[in-house]
Amino acid sequence: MTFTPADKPPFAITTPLYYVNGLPHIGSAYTTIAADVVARFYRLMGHPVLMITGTDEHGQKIQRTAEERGVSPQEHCDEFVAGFERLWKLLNIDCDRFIRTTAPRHNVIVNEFFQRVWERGDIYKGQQQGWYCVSCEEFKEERDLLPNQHCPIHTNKPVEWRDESNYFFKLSNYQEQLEQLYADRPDFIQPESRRNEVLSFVKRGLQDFSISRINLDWGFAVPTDPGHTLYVWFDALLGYITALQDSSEPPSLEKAIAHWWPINIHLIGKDILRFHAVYWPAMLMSAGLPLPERVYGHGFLTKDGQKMGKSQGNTLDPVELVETYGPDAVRYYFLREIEFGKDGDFNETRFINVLNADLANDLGNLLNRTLKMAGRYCNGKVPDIDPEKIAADHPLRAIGSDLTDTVAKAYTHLAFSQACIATLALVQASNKFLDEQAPWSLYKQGKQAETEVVLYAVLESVRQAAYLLAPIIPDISNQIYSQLGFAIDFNDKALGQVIGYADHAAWGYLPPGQLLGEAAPVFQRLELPETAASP
RNA sequence: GGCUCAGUAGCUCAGUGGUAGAGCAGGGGACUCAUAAGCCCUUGGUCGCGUGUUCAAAUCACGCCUGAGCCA
Repeated sequence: MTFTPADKPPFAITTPLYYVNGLPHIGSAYTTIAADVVARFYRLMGHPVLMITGTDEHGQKIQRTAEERGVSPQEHCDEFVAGFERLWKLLNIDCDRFIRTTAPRHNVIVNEFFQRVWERGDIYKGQQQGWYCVSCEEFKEERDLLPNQHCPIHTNKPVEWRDESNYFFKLSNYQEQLEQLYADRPDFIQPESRRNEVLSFVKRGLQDFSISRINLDWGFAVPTDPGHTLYVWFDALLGYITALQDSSEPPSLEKAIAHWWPINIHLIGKDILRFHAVYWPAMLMSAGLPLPERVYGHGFLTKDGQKMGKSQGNTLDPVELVETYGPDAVRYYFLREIEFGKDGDFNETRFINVLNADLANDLGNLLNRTLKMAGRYCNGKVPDIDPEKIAADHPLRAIGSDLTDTVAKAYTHLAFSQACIATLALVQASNKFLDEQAPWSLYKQGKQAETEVVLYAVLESVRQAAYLLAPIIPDISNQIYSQLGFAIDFNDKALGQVIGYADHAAWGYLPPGQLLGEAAPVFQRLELPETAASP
């Protein structure tokens, strides 16, 4: 069975629009890698895919940081945005849209959206009094503060007293509709632990929230009252809509939502869950727009079991990591080793052990040993046998046949580690199978036919594994494919439209008689550094 | 302060009433096609602590300790 693109609905996924107060940290890299992997998998399945990432550039915090650095806010943003773009490139992340909230076209969309909410009667002017933490861009309750008027999260900066007139969004109007939404669509917020958090938060009763600030230049003006500036979150969330429209067209809310809306998955860190799972759907309800399909809040990363943070001097620089180990190693470790949704740890010894075991010893070496034998025993060609003649209960074919659906289910549930484990099980079974069959002995005994059946089964298993892992380790998969004699590029976004998933993912796709490439290690074993922290 | 989740082998985790499991790491062995990889075997745990329920508890109840989180 072959899928045609027409069978496949469009699929849109977003990362958060990262706040450009500094250079990207490992947490942003983690989210973006995951989004890229999901996007790549849906492309393999033949869906038209739009992956969105970008930067959130307004707000007082950026204005002040820029002032401290002696540059204009725009110059500051331009500089740091380049750092994000560079990291995505290093990590082999190829987004379809990179939206910056300072883009003039974004202002047009924000104004249109504001107008809709305004006309609905969900915006009113009120007075906001209280302690404000600029770093959080949030008002704080006095009892939450540390002694000396410091925010408990940002202990190095005092909060500021504000008494100002703000515009408020009538979140309280949407209490019932939101509760109905969570009840009707239990999958709207994932994983379940995050959903429960939102439910208990909403259950206590929702309060209107302020969507504007005064005495702030760096942001969009409130359309109905230019003396006020829109609150950074109100503007940032709308970036997801602006990003949907190709920048060659004049911006329009109507046109922006015409093709890719609603978003299928908003991938976020758990820290911004409330904005995405409560405020955002309420804003969309108010504007009369359909709601996104899923909001997924993944866990946080620690380093050697410790919380990461500049103040603790315990950070993991994503640029340094990827420059040391390469994109596939970094992508694989985080997705294989951490159950997506839960918190996870980075430890260099563990990192090296996992990569060596899975990518070098199991997968890489399997290809290498089999390819060398095929070179010697089969004239450097895929054995010319009919895969259909291999029994359905052949140990490798049996595993491979189940894998197509198992792995697809894992990817669509964002269970990346399960996708890896299931695929590696085929690789491990193949290594065992080789030892049991010992094709090197079969060949010496002159059993050419048996030798060829064994080698075909193993080569095909490696191919299937490389294909199924391609969203995570595209460069390694490319190398494996090239050594198997294919001219296929997993970085080609159109691949899934040319060769359907059902055909390509199935065990038995490897063309008999295909000329094999040169054998070379696809992943070099990593050495444990002397200084690496022990696990 | 209220609530939630977690605490099982050196590491990452599975196991939700019937004599403790996997992968990785460590140790040993046989093989040789291979990236000193793979395969086979193996060391290793009073299952956070305590009390209770039960013929029987990692598993249930209560209390406590530690860590993470949400809320006030």
